[in-house]
Amino acid sequence: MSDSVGLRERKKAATRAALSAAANRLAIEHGVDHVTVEAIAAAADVSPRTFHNYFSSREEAIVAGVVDWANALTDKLRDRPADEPIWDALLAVLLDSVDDRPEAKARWKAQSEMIMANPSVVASQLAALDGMRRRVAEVVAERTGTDPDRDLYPRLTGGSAAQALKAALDLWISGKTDRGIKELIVEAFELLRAGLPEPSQSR
Amino acid sequence: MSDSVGLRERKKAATRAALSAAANRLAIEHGVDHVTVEAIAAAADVSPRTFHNYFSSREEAIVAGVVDWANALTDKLRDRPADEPIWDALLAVLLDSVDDRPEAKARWKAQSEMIMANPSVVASQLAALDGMRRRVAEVVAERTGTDPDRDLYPRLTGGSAAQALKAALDLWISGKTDRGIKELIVEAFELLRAGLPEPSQSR
DNA sequence: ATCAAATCTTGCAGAAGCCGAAAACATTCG
DNA sequence: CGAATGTTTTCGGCTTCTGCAAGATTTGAT
Repeated sequence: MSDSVGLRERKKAATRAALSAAANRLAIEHGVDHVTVEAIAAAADVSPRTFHNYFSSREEAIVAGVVDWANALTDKLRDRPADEPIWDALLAVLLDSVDDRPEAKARWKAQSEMIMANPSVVASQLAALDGMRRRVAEVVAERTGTDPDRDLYPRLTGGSAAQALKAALDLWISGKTDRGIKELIVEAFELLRAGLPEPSQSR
Repeated sequence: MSDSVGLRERKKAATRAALSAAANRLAIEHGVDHVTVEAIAAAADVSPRTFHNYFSSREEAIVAGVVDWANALTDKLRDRPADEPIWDALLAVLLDSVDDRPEAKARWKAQSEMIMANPSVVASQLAALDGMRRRVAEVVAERTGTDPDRDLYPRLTGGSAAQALKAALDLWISGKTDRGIKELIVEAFELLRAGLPEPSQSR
């Protein structure tokens, strides 16, 4: 049936989604500094106090979409065949998760500009990326038989993959390249897997 | 003479240092949530309003020491001989900058626990690390003849080096290993330079 | 040494964030 | 239905952060 998860849970999820969507949209439209919790709550039709039952800060609500995206990504990573080489699995999941259409690029760009304009939102976005790093490290540890608490390998693999994604996205969004996002991610992964060799300075 | 940099500048630097030291110390002693701007300002003998002339948030003051440390690190990187391979320069600077004595470890540990207990301070610390990443990327670009705005290479190298430092420090502080911090950093760099090969699962 | 300009500190006032407690409301399940 | 449980709201209070203007300090020129 449709209510395998009960009305209550569905309403909570809906409220949370409405709040984060409103926060993100209003921040992009008017700038982070001109959006109050009161306005976000009003847009989602709840009281300001309810906003703080879901998110402990404005920043958290604004980047909630990114967090959800990253969580979905690690879930997909868990679904990959266990015998697939870890880097292949990581690359496949990333390529599958990014949207390379021009509209998506425009959305990312608008969101990115909004985020960059406010240091505390930048910090929250980095926290979201670090959450992804940690979750990826856990999956990497599971799949490679390493220990996320005692080995450097899963930590570094998660961290490097996160940095690869960030580097590729930042460059793509900046408009300083003609290459597509998927192409950039592939290149970033190739660089990592090659051990980031120093380019020969032909000067 | 001693006043090659004017009384005014020296006083400002002293006030800034006193504020960040007080913020850090009080946060470790009483927990971030129990330290008010008022208390920090009182400990540094200035008014609360003056605190906000130096730092735009409590978190910023608490992690200011880390930011300064990271800035010193990139300055040292610039001082390395230009023909030294970039990874050698990075490793040398990191090993030179970390303090591996037991007292230092205890300090790092106390500070780390304080930071972890508060999400917004965690976010600020990650922002500091990202600042280091960006600065390292700039130096890497200078030294390798690449473009920090158009090439993935410096972005990834800076990001990976930052993650290597973070992974090594986190593991060291966690107490889950007997190895020293310098040893861990060396190992992290070796893993990166080898392209993070998947460990063979001998299970 | 004195004065004027530049800079820094401070107090004040106000907008907004954040959180605890308790009342009001909604849903679940017996 | 009705009790138990979970969610939203109202309210009060404290803290953060910022703009502004007045007062204090430093600087550099005369």
